[in-house]
Amino acid sequence: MRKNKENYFDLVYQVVMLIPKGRVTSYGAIANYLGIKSGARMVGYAMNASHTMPGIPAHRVVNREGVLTGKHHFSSPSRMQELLELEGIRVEKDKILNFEEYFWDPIELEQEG
DNA sequence: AGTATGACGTCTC
DNA sequence: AGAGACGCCATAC
Repeated sequence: MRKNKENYFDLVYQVVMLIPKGRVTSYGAIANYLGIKSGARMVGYAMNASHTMPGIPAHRVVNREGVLTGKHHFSSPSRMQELLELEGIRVEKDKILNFEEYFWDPIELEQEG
């Protein structure tokens, strides 16, 4: 609320909040959807600031490998994994099993897939 | 005001 | 095919 920086962060929030329950996506997918292929870093960084907005399921966002890279940024290092498991997603060693199966891409919104 | 770094991903050697 | 460097934009010091 300090600034209306809806340049990037808010954009990411909009997409992340649209992630269906029981599904996950990657930073690159969001970045790609926003039009910035190389901005995956910013997507992850935006999540860091996600605490500025409520309802941001950052636990549904993982890297392209399906690894919970940002789990350490949660209230607890295992918090992220637990949240995913609560949605039916199995995680092992901070890595999502059947990642491609749970993988969700914002582009599907336009593809109406 | 400038430098360094970050929850990533792709290109290049 | 494996390893290293770069790019993206913003925050922090």
